Amino acid sequence: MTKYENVKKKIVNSITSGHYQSGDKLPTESVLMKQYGVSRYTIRRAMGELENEHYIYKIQGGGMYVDDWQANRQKTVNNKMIGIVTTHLADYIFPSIINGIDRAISNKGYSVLLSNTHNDHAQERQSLQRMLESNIAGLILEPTQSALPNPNVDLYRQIEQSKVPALFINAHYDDLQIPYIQLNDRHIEYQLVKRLFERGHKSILGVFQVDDLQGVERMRGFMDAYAQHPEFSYLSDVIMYQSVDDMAKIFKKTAHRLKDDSHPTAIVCYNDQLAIQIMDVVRSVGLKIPEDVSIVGFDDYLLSKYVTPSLTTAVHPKNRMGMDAGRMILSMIDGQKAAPIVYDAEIIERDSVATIKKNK
Amino acid sequence: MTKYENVKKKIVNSITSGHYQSGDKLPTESVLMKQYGVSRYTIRRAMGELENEHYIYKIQGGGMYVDDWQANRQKTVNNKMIGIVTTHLADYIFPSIINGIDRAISNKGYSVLLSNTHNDHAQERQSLQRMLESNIAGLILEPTQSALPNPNVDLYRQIEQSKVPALFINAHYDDLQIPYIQLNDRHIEYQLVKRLFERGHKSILGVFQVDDLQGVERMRGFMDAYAQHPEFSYLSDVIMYQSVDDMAKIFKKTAHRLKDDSHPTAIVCYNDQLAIQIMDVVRSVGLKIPEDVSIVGFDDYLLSKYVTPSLTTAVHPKNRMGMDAGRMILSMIDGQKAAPIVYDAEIIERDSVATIKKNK
DNA sequence: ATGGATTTGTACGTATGTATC
DNA sequence: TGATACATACGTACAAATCCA
Repeated sequence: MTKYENVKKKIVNSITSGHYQSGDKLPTESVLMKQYGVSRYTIRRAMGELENEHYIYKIQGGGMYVDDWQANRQKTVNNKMIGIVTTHLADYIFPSIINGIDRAISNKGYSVLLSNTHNDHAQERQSLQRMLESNIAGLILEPTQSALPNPNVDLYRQIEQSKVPALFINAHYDDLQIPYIQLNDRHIEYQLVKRLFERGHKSILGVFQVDDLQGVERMRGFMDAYAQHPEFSYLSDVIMYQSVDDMAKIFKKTAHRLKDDSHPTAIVCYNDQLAIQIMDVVRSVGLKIPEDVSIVGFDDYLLSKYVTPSLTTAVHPKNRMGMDAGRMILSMIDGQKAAPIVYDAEIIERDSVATIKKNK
Repeated sequence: MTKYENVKKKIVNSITSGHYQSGDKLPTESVLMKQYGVSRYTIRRAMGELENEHYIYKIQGGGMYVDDWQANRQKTVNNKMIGIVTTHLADYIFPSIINGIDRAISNKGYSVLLSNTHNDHAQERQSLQRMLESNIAGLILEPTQSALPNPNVDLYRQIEQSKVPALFINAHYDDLQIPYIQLNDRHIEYQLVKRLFERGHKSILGVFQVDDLQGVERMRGFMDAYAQHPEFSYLSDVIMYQSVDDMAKIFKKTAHRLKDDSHPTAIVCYNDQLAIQIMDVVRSVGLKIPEDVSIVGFDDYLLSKYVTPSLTTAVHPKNRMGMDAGRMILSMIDGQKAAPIVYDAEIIERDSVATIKKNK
């Protein structure tokens, strides 16, 4: 420990302990020289560094004063930013989530730094690197193609070990010690499909995006429901796709299934966005919704209430998830531990599901 | 200019000019002393500051070397961020605009730093201050309550004079030398109302939000159309409101107008968001759309196609505006001048407008 | 308002410590 | 191991800004 470091430490202590209050005039250099028994060089070096670190400020001829260090401490360059990395930025359910985050953090003086991955690992890598370079106070992440092996685990590990608090939304990686907020996708989808069984459906087609964990979990829920009806299991049918696939082919495949005489009486879709498109596919092969085919979505997208027929779906608590994420990240910035949150959300029955008559 | 500043400047020059390349070993302190004819103190002071600024790095006993300054220069903290300050963040047309901006800038390595004002001047002040403190490369601004005197002009002036490029979207202040991208609200609204006249409407109610310039301009366009039909001018009627007003009162006022026997045959609304609410008001007094009352909106909101009856409106080129704004701010960062862009957008006729029969 | 005292800023010379080559 | 090169430290001198009688 050098002399100037020693002096510096003692003076920082006097400031942080409150012995010198913000705005107080500090002793002059010559007084400090005597006080610490060192030369002017040593005092000047110590005080110079304290000035750089915004603990004090100096006025030539005037003296040295304690700076507003409590505010300036974190303000090297304003870092009251929460980074958000999502697969999409301004489509579908994401505006509501981001809005929720903003509502939770903006009144505490934080802003949001947004970056989206377009569900692509290369872009996710760029986004994460950019976030790590930016002087952010916290990080809210939605994993990209979360069901596939992630080539960016090295960055996630880096985040995990860094002092920047982070949390996942919508999905999470089990092997990372990062808290998460997400839906109980599996159980919610199970409930959706169970209701279809209760309304007499036996042959149900599932269409799921399987490169993210939500999709995989929802498909599991679909399977779970069938597992309770082993007598119909041979009627279950699933179409799986990935976000990079050409959707036209998926719709073609779906249409082909519907043209069969013994076509499914219901289609369970990965999410509402897909469901709305599938509705067009159903109509394109001359079938009526819900008379011939019932449709179920997931997420309760804004439009789902307005399409005809209005879409039966499960609520994604978008705004609430955003607010919870914002609050959680703030508490983590304050040094608290965060426990995961899992929503068991509500189902909204609308007009896209019909009851199958027994005598049919 | 002090000696150490002088020495510092000359050495920075040798580095930026390429005389010393990144990684090169610099002369020793004693050589520099002779070279510049100054004491060791002066050399050490100069080189110490250059080290802090990441131009060079030192190794005790080893020597001084040129740092990777080209990368580190801009990376004091990563500043590849575009600040966006809008009245709303994730509602209505804003996701599309932000999406457009993101599409334009993300492939150049930029991220978006978002902050919204909730259409409140105090929050606008906070947002602008936060942006000025954050190390951003450019700023995209939507004025808050742009038709009212703005208490934050001081900050806008500061932005105008700073080296950070800025531009306005949706509206602009004439007395600031800041480029803008917006709609020709007045002329577009004029065309909307003109079409109502062409379809036989004579008594048209306008409902406009008048604390932002878009609303004021749209109202002017409404007036312009009536000015061409002086014979009906006594039938024109306008309800004005501000964003802080209690909308329930505005709807009550609107309902009151509709209850009159000689009620207007059409309502022209500030935007689609309002129009969709007004549609409920119309129905609540027992009138049918469009048979009894036609409705016209503005902005072509996502939902406008799906409400029943679907809403006649004018296109707000949201995504295009975002992309243009992104491209413009990037070209300004490159040092180019930017010329304002004004869109003369298209009108979409849907089912919320009826033709008035002549014999009526 | 003015000049002298005080206080910080710049600058030089010297001596010694410590890491590198 | 010795020479080299940066780091720490002290003393001194004068300049420039501020303060106060």
